[in-house]
Amino acid sequence: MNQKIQTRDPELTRARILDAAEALFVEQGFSAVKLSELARAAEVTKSLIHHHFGSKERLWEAVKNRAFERYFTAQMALFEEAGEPDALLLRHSVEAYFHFLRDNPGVVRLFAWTHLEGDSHCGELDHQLVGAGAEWIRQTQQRGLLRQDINPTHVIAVFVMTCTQWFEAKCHHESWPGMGSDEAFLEDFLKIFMEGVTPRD
Amino acid sequence: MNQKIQTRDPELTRARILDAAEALFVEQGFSAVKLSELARAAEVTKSLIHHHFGSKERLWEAVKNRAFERYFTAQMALFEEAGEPDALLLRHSVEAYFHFLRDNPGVVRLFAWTHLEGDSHCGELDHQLVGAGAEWIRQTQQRGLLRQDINPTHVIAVFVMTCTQWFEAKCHHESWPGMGSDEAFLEDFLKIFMEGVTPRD
DNA sequence: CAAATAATTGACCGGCCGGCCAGTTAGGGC
DNA sequence: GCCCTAACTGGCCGGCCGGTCAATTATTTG
Repeated sequence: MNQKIQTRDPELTRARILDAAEALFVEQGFSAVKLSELARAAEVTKSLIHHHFGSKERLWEAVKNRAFERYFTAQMALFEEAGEPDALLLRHSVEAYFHFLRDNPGVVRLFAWTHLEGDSHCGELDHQLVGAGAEWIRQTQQRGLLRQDINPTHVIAVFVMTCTQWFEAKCHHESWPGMGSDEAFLEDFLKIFMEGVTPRD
Repeated sequence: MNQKIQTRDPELTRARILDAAEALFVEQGFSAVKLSELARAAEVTKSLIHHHFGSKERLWEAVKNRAFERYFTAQMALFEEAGEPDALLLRHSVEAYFHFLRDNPGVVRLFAWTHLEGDSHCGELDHQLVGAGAEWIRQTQQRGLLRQDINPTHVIAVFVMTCTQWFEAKCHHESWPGMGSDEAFLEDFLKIFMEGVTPRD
C-alpha cells in the first residue's frame, strides 16, 4: 500500500523540475537556491535533476530559455492582434504591456536576475518584436500621427522601461509619499507619455 | 623584514572590509559572495570580519546602509543647489539624476539587488527627497509652468524609473535594433517627458 | 521475448561554507 | 608600568553544497 508510482513519465518529470526550479530561482536567484531544496519541492531525487539537466547552471539556462520563450510568444500574440498603426494603438500597447507585467510577476523578477547577470539573451529574443514595433511607430510617424523627431526604438524603450521598473522596484517606490496605485500611476504615465509623443498642433 | 604591520587601526580595517564587501556584493549579490573570498580581497582574516560585523547578513546590512547614506546625501546635495522651481529645473534634475546613475553603476546594481530582496529601506530613505521634490513640482504646477492634472510624485517616479531601468537593464536593451547611446536616449526621453509635463498653450 | 536503453534511486564524496574559540598582541586609561 | 579592553590570528568544526556512481527498474526496440 501507498507505494511509489510505478509508471514513468520523463517529460512530466522534466516539467516538474522546471516548474519548481523556476519558482525557486525567480524567488531567490541562482546562487541562493539549493538543489536539495529544489529536489524536495519538485518531489524528485537530486540525482534525477542531474540526470535530466546535467548541472545547476544548465538547469538555470533551461529555466530561462523556457520562460523567455513563453514571454516572447505571449508578446508576439499581443502584437499580432494589433490593428492599424495609430496613436491609440500605441496607448493600448502600453496598457497591454503594463498589465502583462502586473499579471506575470515572475517574468519581472526573471528579467531583474538576468540583468544583474549581464545576460543579453533576453534582449536578443526581443529583436523581432522591437524591430516590428519600431517599424510600426515609424509608419505612424510618417502619417503625422506621432512626432517625427524621436527615434522609434527609444519610444518603445521608454514605455517598456517605465513599466518594467514600476514592478521591479515596487518595494522601493510604493512607500513614497503621495504614490498612487498601479492604475493611477499608469494613467499619469500615459498622460505624460502620450502627450510627449503626440505632434504639436 | 617584510613583517606584518604592527599598528592597529580598527576604523580603517572596518572601512577596508566594507569597501571590499561592497564591491563583491554589488558584483555578485549576497548569497554568491564567499567570506573567504572577501577576506582575501580585504586583506584581513575571516575571523576579523566576524569580529567587526558579527555575521555575513549584518555585514550586508552595513554595506547597504553606508551606500544608501552616501546616495542620499549626494542626492540631497544636488537638490539643495537647485534654484527657482520651473520647467527648466525639472529638465536639469532629470539630466543630473541620469548622469549620477551613469557615473555610479554600483548604486544601480545595489538598488537592483535590494529590490529583488524586497527591501524597502532604500525607499524609505527617499521620503524626504521625494517629498521635497514633489512639493517643488506642485509649486511649479501652481505657477502654471507644468500641467496640473498629474500627481507630482508620479512625475518624479516616471523619470527616476526610466533612468534607473536604462542602466539596470543595459545588457537587455543595448542590443535592440536602432537603440542609441546614453546621451541620444536621454535626449529623446527628455523630448517626450518635457513635452508630456508641459501645459498645452 | 530478450536485449538495449533510459529513468530513477540512495548511498556516498570531496570540498568548502559560515561561524566559533582559545590564545596572542597592541593600545589607552590610570 | 600595569592592566584591561579590544583588535587580531590560526586552527578548527559541523553541516551541507553540488555532483558522482553503481545498482535497480520501467520502457522501448528489434
